[in-house]
Amino acid sequence: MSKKYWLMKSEPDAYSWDDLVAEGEGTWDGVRNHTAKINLATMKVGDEAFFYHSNIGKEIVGVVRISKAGITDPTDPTGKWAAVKVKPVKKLARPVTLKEIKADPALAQMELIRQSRLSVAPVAADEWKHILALSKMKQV
DNA sequence: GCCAACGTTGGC
DNA sequence: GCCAACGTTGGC
Repeated sequence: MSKKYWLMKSEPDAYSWDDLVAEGEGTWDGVRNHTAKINLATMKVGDEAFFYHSNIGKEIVGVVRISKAGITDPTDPTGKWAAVKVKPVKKLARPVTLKEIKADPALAQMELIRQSRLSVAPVAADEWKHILALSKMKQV
């Protein structure tokens, strides 16, 4: 199966890109939403995801790689919720903001836009490439 | 099983 | 700080 792309949200107050880099590897846990859980459970080792800062910044700051998939959320006593482990791959040359994504017709169908409250969302391959390209361009 | 009330998340 | 969107809960 080919590699899939995702977008994972975190409030930088709680867990930021810099926190993940400092740790080297982080467990993506605490998700208590069924749609997000299904997405987490679908992830495979080697899949890549954008790290998005919600609330503060509202921008994609970096790329992470799934280093361990299909684990049970260690913070969940019932064992029903899913989690994955991620490792930082690279920080974007510059963050791509929500504002830019919304302003770009090629990204208007992103799950991030369509369902803004979903904390773990799929990203289409062409959307992924488009955002990486944006991050290499000067902000307009 | 339906639906209104309520709580939470996240953008503005 | 406010409000919209959406998920969950609880009464019937």
